[in-house]
This record gives sequence, structure tokens and C-alpha cells, in this order.
Amino acid sequence: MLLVEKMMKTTSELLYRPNEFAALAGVTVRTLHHYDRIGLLRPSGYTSAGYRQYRKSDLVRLQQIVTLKFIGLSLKQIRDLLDRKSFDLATALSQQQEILVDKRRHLDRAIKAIEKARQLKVSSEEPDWEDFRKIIEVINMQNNMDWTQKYYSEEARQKLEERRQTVSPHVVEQGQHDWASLIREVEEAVAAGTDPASEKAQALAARWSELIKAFTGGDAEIQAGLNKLYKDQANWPTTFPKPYSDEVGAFICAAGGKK
Amino acid sequence: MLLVEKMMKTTSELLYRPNEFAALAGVTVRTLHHYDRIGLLRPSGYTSAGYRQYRKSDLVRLQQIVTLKFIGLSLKQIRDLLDRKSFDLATALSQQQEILVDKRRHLDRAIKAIEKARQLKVSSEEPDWEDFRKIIEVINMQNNMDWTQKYYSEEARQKLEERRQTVSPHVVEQGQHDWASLIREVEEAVAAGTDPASEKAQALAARWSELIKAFTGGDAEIQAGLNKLYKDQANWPTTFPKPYSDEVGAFICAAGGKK
DNA sequence: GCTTGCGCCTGACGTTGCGTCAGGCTTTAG
DNA sequence: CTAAAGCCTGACGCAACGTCAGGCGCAAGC
Repeated sequence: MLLVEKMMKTTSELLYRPNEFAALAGVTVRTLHHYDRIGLLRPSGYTSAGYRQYRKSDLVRLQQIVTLKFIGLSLKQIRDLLDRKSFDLATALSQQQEILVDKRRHLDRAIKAIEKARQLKVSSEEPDWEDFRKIIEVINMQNNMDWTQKYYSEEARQKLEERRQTVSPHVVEQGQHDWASLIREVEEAVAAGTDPASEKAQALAARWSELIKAFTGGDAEIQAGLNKLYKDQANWPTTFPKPYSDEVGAFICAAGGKK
Repeated sequence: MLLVEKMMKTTSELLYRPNEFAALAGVTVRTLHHYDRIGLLRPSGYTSAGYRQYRKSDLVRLQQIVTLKFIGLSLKQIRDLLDRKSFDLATALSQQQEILVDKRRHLDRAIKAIEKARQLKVSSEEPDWEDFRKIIEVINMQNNMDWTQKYYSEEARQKLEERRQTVSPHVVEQGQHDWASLIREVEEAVAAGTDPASEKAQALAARWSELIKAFTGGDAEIQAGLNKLYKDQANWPTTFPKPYSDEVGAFICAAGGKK
């Protein structure tokens, strides 16, 4: 026992106490406890009193942990990676990158939604919930595909999914923008009482068809799903999962858009 | 009792059962339970068997909840907002927007870090942890100011903070990029054994000073803090919070960089 | 030798927003 | 009338620690 303690003292220069050690990596002592308990980072040893002792080699590992945490990996993933259990870094990195990009897209949309909502409030003071909700619907329309599950057959949905994966994010962004502006224009046309038979309305309907084609990739099955979607909208209790209003749909229909 | 049940039946067209109701807003029944329990969304009533009953007015509230959740508010915040307890929407929105923008910055940096790490791996196959860590340090250098607390006086830090707020994100991005490339170039110069007195070294040192000046805004106090930082690096246990290596610092010093 | 103060330890509960059983009614479709 | 849905209430689980609470260990000053 005494011998062991003496040995530890002879190498004491290399040992850090929890406080110091944690500070070196910018984490808390509690975090060290946690990592110890879950087996992510075990101290090099314990004193006879149970104090944790760390050394430089532990610091390297801790830094790796912090680094991987920075890019959003879970502690479990980090453990698997560092212990080389069934994982390789390259795969993990590319997967994680995709996940982060997805998250960023969500953030972008949320930020945009707030932006628009704030613009609205400037003019109307009162937070018009209906408008606010619509903004977010439109922004999510093409990206958040949950509502499609109700209308597309499983195969059609898979096709759609494949298409989404082959389409670059930029194009999706573009499409989203196109939809938003087209719907806005149609709404304006409706508000202005434009004749659905007029040239302007025809042009709008043509653009609508174009977008639908671009969206579905010309797949008949998907278009059928869209038709079903639109019919159901008529007795929809609220407008929630509806990407555009009845008026807009009716106008386009009347103007001869294939919808 | 019988009367109450009858009344409910007479208005049964307006009532939704949990399943339907949840589907209308795209949430799960469990979510409704949760919202009920925490008092965020109480059903309009319960049947004698204890079944929850919702109506359209509840749906409006649920949609508001979903909408606010989309922009990242917590359920507690949403409750306070909808119940108009001490909160106003305008403030909440702008605050939330800032938070989201911060998060997006973090994501951007993480994505960039992964990007660079992957580039590294292409060339060296093995994931050089040291390099990987450095990448993230450099990316965070100007943005994640935790380490500055150790070196800057409180006033100097505040100045820095103010400067950061007055500087547009684009400029920060640019500066970050400049630093990264400059440090890389200096590292190459060191590796190539470039003479610190050479013209090339002088040019590098000049650029260095420029960046320091741009970074500190020419503030003497901040520059003093940087000097202190650099001296301490000599006996730093690891390179963790060091934005650049000893060699780079020594080279710039030798080449006459002011720091 | 004794106190003071800082640091260390081990539980153990709190947080956020539900998912996921488990066990037992109720309602509805056939 | 019966079986299949759907509903209910607990209660545990998750991620990554923060935050007590209660109790030692250790070095320094008296």
C-alpha cells in the first residue's frame, strides 16, 4: 500500500486533479463524473481516498471527445468511435454532416418564418395567427412532407422520396421560392377579382402546371395523389395541412390548370 | 347527469376524438395527453368514461402551439404566450430569432469543420486528431470567446464584445477565413524553412499585423491582452486553446510582427 | 493539535418533450 | 354478440449533464 502511494507520488507531476483537468478542456468536474460513469473517459487512477487522477494522455482523449461533441455527435457515438467499435470516422463524419445540413435547413425556415411574421406585425400590430400559420405552411410546403403520407400510396411516396434525394438542395430552395411567389400572385389575382378565363389567369395556371410537373417529375401516380389531396381539402376541417387556400385552388381549377 | 350527456350528444358533430384531432394537427395522441397534463391544451371536456373531447376552437390553439414549436419555443414559453402571462409576442419573436441565428452560426461552423476534416482525411487516410482539433479551434477562434476571459480584463472584453456586435456576420466570416489561410501559409513557410528576415516573411508578418489590427479595432488594451495570451502559451500544458502553434507565433515574432 | 476553507466524493432528483409499454376499460364494426 | 380498435392512467426511458445534499480529505494558519 505504502509502496503504491510512493510510486504515485514519484509521478505526481504528470497527474491532474479533477478541477485542473476539467479546466484544461473547458468542461466541468461534473462532466468528468458523467463520462467516468458512462465509461466514456475513465481516469488513469484513483487515490486511496477515491479522488480521480488524470494525466496528459487522458487529456488527449477528452479533447477528442469535446471535438466530436462540437460537431454534434452523441456521447454514445463518440464512445463507439474512439473505441473503434463498429464505426469508422469517415462514415460518421459524412452522416453527421448531412444531419447538420438538415438541421440548418430547418433553422433557416424558422428564421424566415419569424422574419415574415414580424413584418406582418409591423403593419397590423395584432399577431394574426392565421397568417402566421400560413407563412410557416408555405415555407414548409415542399420540404416537410408529412402530409403527403395521407395522400400518396407507399410506392408513390418512395418515388417522391427518391426524387427529393436526386434533386439538389438549391433546386428545392428555388422551387420553394417559386411556389411561394406563385401562390402569392394567385392570391392577389383572386383578391383583384381577375377573370379565370383571362390571359393573366391562364398564364398563372400554366406556371402552376409547370411547377406541378417539375415537382412530381411528370409522374402520373403522384399527380393522382395531388388530385386526391385537393378534393379532400374541400371538406377539410381547417386549412392546416393545406398548402394553399380554397380560393387559390378554385381559381387555378377554373383557369384550366390541370392542378 | 343524463341531461348533460344528452347535451353533449346534441353537439356531437363538433366534437373530435383524440385520434382524429391529433391527426388534424399532425401530432400524436400521446402529445395531447402531455399537453393536457402540463396544462397547455385542455380538451373541451371528457365523456363519462374519461375520453377526451376536442372541438374546433381547441384545434386553433393546437395549431398555434405547433406553429410556435416550429420556431423553437419551449412549451412553457408557448403557454405563457398563449395565456398572455407576462409575455408579448413581438419580444418573444425577436429574442427567438437571435437564438436561432446563434444556433445556425454554430451549425455552420460545425459543418465547415467536418468539411475540412474530410478534406484532410482524403490525403492522409488516418484521422489526424491533432489537425482535426486545430481546425475547430481556428474556426472558433474569433467567435467562441471563452478563452479570452482568461486573458482580457473585463473592460477590454466588453469592448471586444461591442465590436463583435457592431461587426456584420459577413465580415466576421471573412476575417475567420483570412486567419485560417494566413496561418496555413505561415505554417507552410515554417515548414519550408523560410528565413524570417526574408521578404516573404515580412509580407506575412504585415498581413498578420493587419489582421490583429482589424480584429482588435486598433485597441491597445486588447492588443496587450493578446500579448499576454501569447506569452502564456509557452507553458501551456497542451495546445488546446491555442489558435496557432508555437512555431507560427515564433516565426511571426521573428519576422517583426508586432505580436 | 485544531479549525478553516476549499476540493473531492457519491447518490439522487430535475430538466425537455414526448415514445413506449403494460394493464384494463369502452366503443364500434361486422 | 364478439372481436378489433381506440381510449384511459400510470410509469419508465432517453441525453447530458446541473444542482443540491450530506459527508470526507487535505493543506495552512493559529
